[in-house]
Amino acid sequence: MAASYHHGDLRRALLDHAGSVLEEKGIGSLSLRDLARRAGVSATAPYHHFKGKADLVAALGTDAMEQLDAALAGPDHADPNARLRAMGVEYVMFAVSHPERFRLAFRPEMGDPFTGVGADGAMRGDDVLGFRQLAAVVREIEPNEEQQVALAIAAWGMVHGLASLFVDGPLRPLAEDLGRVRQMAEAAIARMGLSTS
Amino acid sequence: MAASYHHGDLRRALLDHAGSVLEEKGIGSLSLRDLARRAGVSATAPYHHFKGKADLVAALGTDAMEQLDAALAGPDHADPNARLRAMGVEYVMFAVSHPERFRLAFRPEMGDPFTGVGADGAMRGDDVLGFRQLAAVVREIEPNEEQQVALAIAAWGMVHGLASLFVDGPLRPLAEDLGRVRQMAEAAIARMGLSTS
DNA sequence: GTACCATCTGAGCAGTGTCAAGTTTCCCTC
DNA sequence: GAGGGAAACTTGACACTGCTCAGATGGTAC
Repeated sequence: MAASYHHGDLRRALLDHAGSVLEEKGIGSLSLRDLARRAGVSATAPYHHFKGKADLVAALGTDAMEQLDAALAGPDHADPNARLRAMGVEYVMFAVSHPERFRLAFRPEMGDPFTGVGADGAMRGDDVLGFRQLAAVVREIEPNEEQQVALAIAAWGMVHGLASLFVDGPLRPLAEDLGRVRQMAEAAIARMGLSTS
Repeated sequence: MAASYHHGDLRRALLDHAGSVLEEKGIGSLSLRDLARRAGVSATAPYHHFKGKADLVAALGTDAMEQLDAALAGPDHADPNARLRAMGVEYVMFAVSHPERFRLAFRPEMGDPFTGVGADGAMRGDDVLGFRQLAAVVREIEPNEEQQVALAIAAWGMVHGLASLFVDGPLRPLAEDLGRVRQMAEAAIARMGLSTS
C-alpha cells in the first residue's frame, strides 16, 4: 500500500540511480533493467520516460555537460588571460574528480550533445554548454574574429587533451594525486602562449 | 572437407573482422558471437584465443596504438620544433581519418594499454607506443629534464585534445573536410609557443 | 461519474557473454 | 608408423540484456 502504482518522478529516479551505478561500476555495467529494479519498478517502465537506453545515456551526458559548465563558472579574475587559464585548470580538475561524468559528456556512441560549430567553421558559442563562457573570455582577449576561433580551439583543445590524458590516457596513474594534477595542469597551460597573437 | 576443423589463424581473423565491424557500425555493434559467425566458427571458439570480450577489445586497442605510432613516424624535419609540430598535425589527421581506431586506443573500460608514466611523474617514454617518438623530439628541444615532462605533456595534451574535439566533440561537423582539419590543426598548434622555455 | 490518457505491468522475443563438458585434429616422442 | 598429450574447436546451457506489444491501473478534466 505504501508503494503507489505511480512512482512520482521515475525519470529523475532512474537518472539518479544511473549516476550511482556509473560511479560505482562504470558505464559498462549500466543496464536499464537494473535501474528499473533499483527504482522498484517493472523492466519496461523506463520506456515511458526514455526512448531507449541510448536516450537515457544521452540525458546523462547532458547532465554531465551542465555540471562541467557550472564548474567552469568559478574563476572570475579581472584579467581575461588569467581567467582563461584558471578555467582551463578547473576543466581538468573536473575531469579528474568526476571521470565518469567527463567521459559521458563526450561519448557519442549513444546520443550527441553537440551542435556548437557551424559547418562554415563559425562559432555559435552561445548555443553550447561550456562553450559559452569560453567564447566570452576569448572575445575579451582577442579582437580579431577569425583569430577568436583559432584561440578558442587551441585553448579548449589543450585543456580537453590534458583532461583526457589524465582520465583515459597514459597520465592516469597520476590522477589520484589531485594536487599534483593541478600543478601539472597549471604548468602545461602556462607553457602555452595564450596572449600572443 | 574443404573447411578444416582447425581454422588456421582464428585470432588474426577475429581481429580483422572486428576491424571491419568497427568501421562499418561502430564499437557498440561489436559482438563476440558475430565475429565468430563471420569467421565461420562456433560462438565459443574465440575463448581459446581471448580471455573474453574485454581482452579482444584490448588487443584491438593495442593494434590501434601501433598504427597511431606508425603514422607519427612520417615527418622527419631537421628542426625538432618543426618536427614536433608536424607530428602533432599527423596525430590529429590520424584521429580524424580513423576515428574508431583512435577511440579504441584510448578506451579504458575494457583493458588499458598504458603504463607510460611512473607514479613519480617521470617519463618512461621508451616503454610506451607513441610516446617514444614524442620523448625523443622533446629531448632535442628541451635540455632541462623537468621541463621535458612539462613540454611533452603540453604538446601531447594539445594535439590529443584537438583530435578528441574533432572526433567526439563539438568540432565533429568539421571533421569531414580533411583539408580544413589540417589547416585548423596547424593554426592551433602554431599558436602554442613550443620553443619558448 | 465517466471518459481520457499518461503511467505502469507481464509475457515474450531475439540476442548477448560466458562456462562446463565433450570431440576433433595437430604434433611430438618413441 | 603408433601412441599420447595438448591445443583448437563444438555442443548445450544459463543468466542476462534491450526492446515490443497487449493489457491493467489510476489520477484528472469534463
